[in-house]
Amino acid sequence: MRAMKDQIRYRLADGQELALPPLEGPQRVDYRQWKSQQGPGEEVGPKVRVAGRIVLQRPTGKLIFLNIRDWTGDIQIFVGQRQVGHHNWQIAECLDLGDIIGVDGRLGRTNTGELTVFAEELHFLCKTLEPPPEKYHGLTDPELRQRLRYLDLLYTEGVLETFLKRTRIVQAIRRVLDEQGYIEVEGPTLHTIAGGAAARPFITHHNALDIDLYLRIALELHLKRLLVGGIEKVYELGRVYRNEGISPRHNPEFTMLEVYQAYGDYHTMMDLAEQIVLGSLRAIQDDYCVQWGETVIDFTPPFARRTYDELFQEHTGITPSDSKAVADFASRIGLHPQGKHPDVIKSEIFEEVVEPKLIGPVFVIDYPAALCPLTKRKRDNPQIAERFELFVQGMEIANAYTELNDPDLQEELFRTQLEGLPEEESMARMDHDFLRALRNGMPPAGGLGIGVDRLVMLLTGSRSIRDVILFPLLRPEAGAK
RNA sequence: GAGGGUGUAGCUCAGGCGGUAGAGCAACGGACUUUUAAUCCGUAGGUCGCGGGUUCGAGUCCCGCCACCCUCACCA
Repeated sequence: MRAMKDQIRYRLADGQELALPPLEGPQRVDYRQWKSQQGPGEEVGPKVRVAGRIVLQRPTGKLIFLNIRDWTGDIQIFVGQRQVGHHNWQIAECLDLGDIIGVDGRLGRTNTGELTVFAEELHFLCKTLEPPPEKYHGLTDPELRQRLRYLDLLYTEGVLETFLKRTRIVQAIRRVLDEQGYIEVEGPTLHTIAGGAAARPFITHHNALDIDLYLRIALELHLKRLLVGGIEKVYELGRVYRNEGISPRHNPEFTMLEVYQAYGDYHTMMDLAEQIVLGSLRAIQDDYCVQWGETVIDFTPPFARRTYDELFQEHTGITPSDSKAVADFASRIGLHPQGKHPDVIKSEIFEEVVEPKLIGPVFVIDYPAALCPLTKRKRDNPQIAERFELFVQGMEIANAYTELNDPDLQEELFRTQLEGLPEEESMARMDHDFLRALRNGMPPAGGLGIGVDRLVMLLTGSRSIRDVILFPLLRPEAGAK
């Protein structure tokens, strides 16, 4: 019915209301339960009302089979010319792939046993004017999948599922923390000094105050101010921004969790990190194993806890305290140890040789102190920092310290950190405001940071961070308005 | 920023030694009252990423540029 189809387009263009008032359907029907109770050939099911987007269409003369999709899945619609009458049949003949319709009918089974809504009334709810992706292959071009994420969600298998899982994981993280009495806060995202990490910030400008501001690169320094202020168990789960390269593991904006607990230490945080990971996993599946490419990650607790030096020795065969042997090893694998602090050489080897082998999950604990400026040293060994990182598949998922709360030492460490920076990066200025807070006394505390996007990647088996960020940063399209 | 790969119809993809553009799906017209990526007959659809060059002739060869993907670097 060409004429009616054109009319629909015309009316849409005219901005007129086509959709029906909100559908107040009959009682909801649990398809799965009903399905399990019926056998093939069953024709008379409950009356149902469904709505969704047409993803497949099989017209066979005076009969049209449609598959419509909503976010719970697909269901087949049977439309018979004789069964639905003239008006509905006219609507049915105007339908295109991608249109959104509502259907009143009875749930039943076709001769082949397919669960089907046998239409009695069709409601035209929305026209789609763009052609949908190929019905079998869907969208595969990675650029289109990101630029047209709405189509990716609709037509690429598993995409919607992954993002729904992401939401459940984030909910689970909050649940674990809330149940243990941690308080969620919202710190500023515009900072006068981009502190708490070493990364290039995005710069913006406030007109009324006429000052440059930086989008935050970490949550840390404001949460610590709250520790000073007596908020003893505190966290923030939010977006941070780093003006760095883009890769399968890096997006310029990403989601961080940082947790601080007064009178806690890195052991407290290790237990908490394990609970957060397990709580997240439980929110999306029942067992502890996650498929990751060709391999399977086993999250069965408790996670291994190994010291940095232990792992170093195990994977290099070198005694970590033998700095000459360490330097020799570094040269042998193509690193350049000349003039570097022994701990730095060790860390370069560790990143190169050990980290890729940390299939995990494994807590790496007790890092060399020189690598950890914001970390308290072990009481009985000032060479060792009370820090752990949680590794899975060679990826760093969590990072935690027993936090440094000595303002003088902190200032000194800031100073040495700033010395090494080239001029253009010395926008990282001494944070006197933060030091003043520390001088007012910050209780000893454990602190934990988790890269939420990477945790979601691991738990959902996603190989790229873009697969867990709805709208990753892309260069604007040429010629786009 | 460096190296490698990709870019052809709305989508998914073919295009051998350089010889004037192909399929499937989608669209449009027709047949079909139990289909399952429905099937069958027909029609229409292209700045071969963009710009130069070589050549009688370029989707194909050369140079430059653009976008995306991968690896590396930056990202404590």
